[in-house]
Amino acid sequence: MTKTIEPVEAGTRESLMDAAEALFSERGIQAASLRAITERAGANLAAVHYHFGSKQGLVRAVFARRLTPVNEERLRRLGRAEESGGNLEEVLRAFLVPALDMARDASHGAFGRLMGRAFMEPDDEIREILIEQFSEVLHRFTAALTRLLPELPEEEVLWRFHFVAGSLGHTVACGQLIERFSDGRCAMGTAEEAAARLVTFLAAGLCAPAPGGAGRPPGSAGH
Amino acid sequence: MTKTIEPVEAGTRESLMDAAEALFSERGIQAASLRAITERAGANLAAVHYHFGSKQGLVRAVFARRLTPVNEERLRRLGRAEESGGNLEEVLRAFLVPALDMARDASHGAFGRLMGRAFMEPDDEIREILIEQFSEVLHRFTAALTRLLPELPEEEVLWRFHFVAGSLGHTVACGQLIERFSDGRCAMGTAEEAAARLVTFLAAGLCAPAPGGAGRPPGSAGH
DNA sequence: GTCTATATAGCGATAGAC
DNA sequence: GTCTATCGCTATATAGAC
Repeated sequence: MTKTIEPVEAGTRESLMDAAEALFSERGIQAASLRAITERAGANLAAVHYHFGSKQGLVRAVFARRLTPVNEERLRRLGRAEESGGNLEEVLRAFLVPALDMARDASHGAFGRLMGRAFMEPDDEIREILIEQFSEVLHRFTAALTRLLPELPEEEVLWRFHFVAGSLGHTVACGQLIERFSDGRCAMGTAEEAAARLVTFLAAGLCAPAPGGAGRPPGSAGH
Repeated sequence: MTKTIEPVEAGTRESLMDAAEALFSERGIQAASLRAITERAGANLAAVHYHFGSKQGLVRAVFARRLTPVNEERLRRLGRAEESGGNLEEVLRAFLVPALDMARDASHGAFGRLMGRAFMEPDDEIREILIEQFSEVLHRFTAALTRLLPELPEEEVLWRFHFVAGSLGHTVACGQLIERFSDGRCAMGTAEEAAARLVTFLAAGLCAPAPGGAGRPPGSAGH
């Protein structure tokens, strides 16, 4: 008769990743114990080792689950922007919006903070995960920026993309910090609002003439 | 007859802070055990509790030792810049250079990474230390920027200062990351080189017209 | 696939001799 | 001010019943 369709059963595996993501972002990866994670997930302590082999395996799974779709979306948007002769703002938006979207999303908000912090993590394994996940995105976007900013030395483009990533990471990871420092006058708002602020700021920075070199009129790169 | 001058005896207290700073930046604060710290310092495990009361006390001392002079130097430079009618670049440099100097310094390099990561630390106590250490600097610099960028809403100035801090933090904390991602084409260079890149990029971003509002010619703010 | 029970190890902190 | 020894706790990981 009716096939046995599980009624959106979360599954221990997913529950463990959800709980780990939340606790990693709240306490830091190292400080989040498997006991706390399995307790929040309503699972048994041993389940982590059954499903992921070790805590490291769980960490890797938590990062991959979110980073893979975000970076795929970035590349998709970049491709679309390039097809339609996109300008600097569009390329920036292709990089920023998928990350800001995820950081805003209620269920993914935790991972937003986690991702922002991940770049600073001392753990070698995590660094390798990030390099693996980001290498194509980095390559494709720096290539696009180099094409849009032909007057800049490539080294300068790489540095500026580094600054772009820093501003994004700080925004995604420290949303509460600016609220605290500004006495509540500043709040994250929607992903689009945050993206608009970032794009304006970062596009102007990217268009600036090279520090030591000959001047170059800003805004000549397609907007 | 020569007076007994101790030959630059480091002292257990200083050695402990040096070792803690190095290990905090290598492994993260939580992951650096007191046993590893005291071993590297050539001191006894119990010495931490004698000199600092607890691991938290040691953490607080490590941050205060570096942050207090850096932030004092920032305020000193800002004061000098304002006396001489300093422009946006000078104010930015007053904020950036003391931190970049410390991050470059061989013996303080470890703390550079540590400070960059500190903003992302989940630990509430560390957040309180930072807020305490940075509140005056933040207040004075945002006031200076608001004066230099009168066309921008104050909220926008705060956001952009947030982006400035993000770029600086990412640069200070992830110097090796850009070397790795750029296949060695980019390196930190001197503090002045890094400051020149950052100032060019950030000044242009700060001068951009407000995202939603009416345009405003960049560069009208004193340079 | 999930459980209990446990092995093994490391942690921060403290007491008390010197 | 520095040491040894140890307490009390938590961590990750695993073995084996169900």
